[in-house]
Amino acid sequence: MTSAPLIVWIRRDLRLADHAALSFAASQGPVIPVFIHDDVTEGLGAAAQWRFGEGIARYARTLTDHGSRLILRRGRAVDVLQALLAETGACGVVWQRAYDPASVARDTAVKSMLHEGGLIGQSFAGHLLFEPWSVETKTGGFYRVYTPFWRAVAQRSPEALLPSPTLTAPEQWPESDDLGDWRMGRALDRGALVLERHACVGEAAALDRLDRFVQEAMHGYKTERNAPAKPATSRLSENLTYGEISPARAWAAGQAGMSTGVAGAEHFCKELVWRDFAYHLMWHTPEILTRNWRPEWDGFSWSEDADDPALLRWQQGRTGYPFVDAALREMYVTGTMHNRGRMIVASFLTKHLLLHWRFGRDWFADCLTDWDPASNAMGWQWTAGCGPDAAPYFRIFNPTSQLDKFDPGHSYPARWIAEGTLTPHADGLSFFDAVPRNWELSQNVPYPSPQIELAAGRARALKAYATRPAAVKRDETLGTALTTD
DNA sequence: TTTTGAGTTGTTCGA
DNA sequence: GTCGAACAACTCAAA
Repeated sequence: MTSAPLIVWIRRDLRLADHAALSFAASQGPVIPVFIHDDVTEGLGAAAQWRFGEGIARYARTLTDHGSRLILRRGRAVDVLQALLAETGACGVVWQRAYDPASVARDTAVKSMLHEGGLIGQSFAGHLLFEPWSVETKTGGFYRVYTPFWRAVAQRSPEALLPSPTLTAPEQWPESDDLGDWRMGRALDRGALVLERHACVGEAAALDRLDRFVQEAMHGYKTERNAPAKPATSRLSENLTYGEISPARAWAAGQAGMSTGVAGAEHFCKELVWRDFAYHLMWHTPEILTRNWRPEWDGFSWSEDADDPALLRWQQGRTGYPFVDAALREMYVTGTMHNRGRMIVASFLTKHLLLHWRFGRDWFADCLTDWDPASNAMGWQWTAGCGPDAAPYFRIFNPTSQLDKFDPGHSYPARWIAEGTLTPHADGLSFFDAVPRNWELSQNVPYPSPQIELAAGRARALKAYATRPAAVKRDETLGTALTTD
């Protein structure tokens, strides 16, 4: 007689290796892996939701290849799990932790339900290198500045990597939804046909990607990662987002590089720690997702007019500045954007155009396949100036000089901007296949002249930032605003 | 409690 | 072309 099965609730952890919850469950007896399409996944942006669906499909095939299955259900997680427990006689549910406020609230309710029923309800670490609450300053607080955070974790080691477990099937499988019925790509329209050419889906592909990076690019990572036209970055954010590879696995590769003297290895580890830092901030200050992390910015005059034509032009990659437009089109076509592009388009939106960072945050959330709540919010607030480790207000990226500095051959815009050339790149042309028809864009619509003159935009931003309203402190207990002295 | 040193990612101007 | 200074003042972390 076999023991009762254990449900492994799969979320952003579409892997077999280094999966603590799966390994634990496999050690106990039969395993029922379950994915639930709930309001958290329903709320994802178009590209992210599509990419999640691709990842789920691949993961389901992988589980099948390993003698298991992925059971798909839709609805409120607590309801779905209760139903599954009743159907299967499972002895409980285990999962890998999430850290965003909506997921935390959901998971807390699930855990209560399980414990009240005398069932196993246990969460495991694995989405981050280090748990957000485990990194503390000397006085017991959380870190607000990256470098001290880095120093605090640089000498630590994540838990040892776990091998892929051997999964035992239950005596009987519960019913599963059909993934196609969920239509997770429905909001993408034509975009999915373009995006799928650039996606790198699944655990095996993620491990290949890491290996290739270690072999070919890690040594030059420190400087080359700034060049948007070079294949110098790991591109692992897409896979880390869906847990197709664990950050600990990437960290181990970086540490191995450091121990063998690979230049660039330490910077790779530092970038992984930036991801952890974003989660650290989101855990301790979840309001970073929705409002100015520094409340004294609440009075700043970013435009919140969603109908501002300047916003649409920015979204369409038609600002007239090749670096800005190339980056925005790269995102529309591939679902990712080079890190330097992210900084430049964000600086352009919040400073040259003086549009609210929330517009940028939301556009990235809709277009990125590697979208991550913590990194996205931190990045936008950092650029806008209202976030942690904020840039000095006078740091305004010049998209023209940045292009000359980091892409002297201008091959990045040459790849992504097809207008006005007799030899357009296929990727640049594919942008017109991906965009909504009502944008009425094609290679034959002339490339626009600059949306705003750079010097004038810079001067306007400097003035607005220098004369921003007097600092105002939020006071949560009194519900009033107190002017600081 | 006070002090000290430091803080991802830039640009422009003038010598 | 190259280089240093100026662009502010403040917050954070640790001693």
